[in-house]
Amino acid sequence: MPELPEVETVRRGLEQAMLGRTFTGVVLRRGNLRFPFPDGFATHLLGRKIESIRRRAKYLLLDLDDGRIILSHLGMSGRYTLFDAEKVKQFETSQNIDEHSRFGTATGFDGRHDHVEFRFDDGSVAVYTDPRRFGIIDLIEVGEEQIHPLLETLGPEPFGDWNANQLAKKLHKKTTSIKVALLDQRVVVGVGNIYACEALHRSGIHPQRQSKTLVRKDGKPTKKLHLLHENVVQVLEQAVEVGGSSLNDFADVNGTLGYFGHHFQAYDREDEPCLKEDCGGTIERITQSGRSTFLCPRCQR
DNA sequence: CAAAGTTCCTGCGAGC
DNA sequence: TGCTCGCAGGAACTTT
Repeated sequence: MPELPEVETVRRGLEQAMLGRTFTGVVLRRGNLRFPFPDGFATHLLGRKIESIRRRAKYLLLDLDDGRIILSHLGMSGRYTLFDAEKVKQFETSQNIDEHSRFGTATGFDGRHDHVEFRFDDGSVAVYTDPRRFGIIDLIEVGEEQIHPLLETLGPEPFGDWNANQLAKKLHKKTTSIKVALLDQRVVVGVGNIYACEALHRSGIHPQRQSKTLVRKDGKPTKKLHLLHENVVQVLEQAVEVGGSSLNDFADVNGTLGYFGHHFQAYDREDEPCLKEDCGGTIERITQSGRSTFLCPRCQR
């Protein structure tokens, strides 16, 4: 579910519902996700107000009124579901009370994987659900955002002042394939397996091509690298516009499906025709660093 | 069998 | 020769 466009979609949903809200309760249904929850997590949050909600790479940052920050990552299967006060009431009076979350029927996994409940002063609730538990919910102490180990190694955001020259600088010595380089969050953040495949297909670049062959001897980007930079930005922007991809039913915090899946040109299209004008090739699936890559061997060189 | 992500470990080659 | 460093590739985490 979560590459930059999906995380940004979630950020916008959380912002609408949580901004200015104060925590009145936090329920942890287990001791950890990928990492243990920090000591005193629930206690720290009680009475705190959410002042802003930001995104950095694929991380969500919720700024609290005491300077601390909730840091959250969705991993592979994490999702937030929001319930307004009226919906919460319906669930609390329903027969659906067992050892799991009361919200199970609405979060799609019968409540077994609803690991955290955040309750707010207006009666609304946000539930974090994550079957594979590769996600993260952590608390950053005041002033420690810049030195947080998960954040400090991150490369540039694709939106903003990122350009082909910066990309060339990161790639000019790299012998690894361009597909694997795009997934490296030190090169550029936010790109995952789906959008890496899509950006390379749009650019006509073979995913196994050595990264440094896209940089000229004088360190400047080749034409193809300029194209790749543009297409990475463009594919991410377009996916944000339509609310992310709906692979495996990716839904935003209100349960609305993303639409970008309708726009895939390569990803998950093995043995289907290449959709590039006049290409006539067939999409192929290969494995790189243990992950599936989809490409058209005819128009990607 | 494969899955949208990230970190950590091991092995190898370059360079001192 | 032997050591260190950085990079590249793969395993691991877990459930559906």
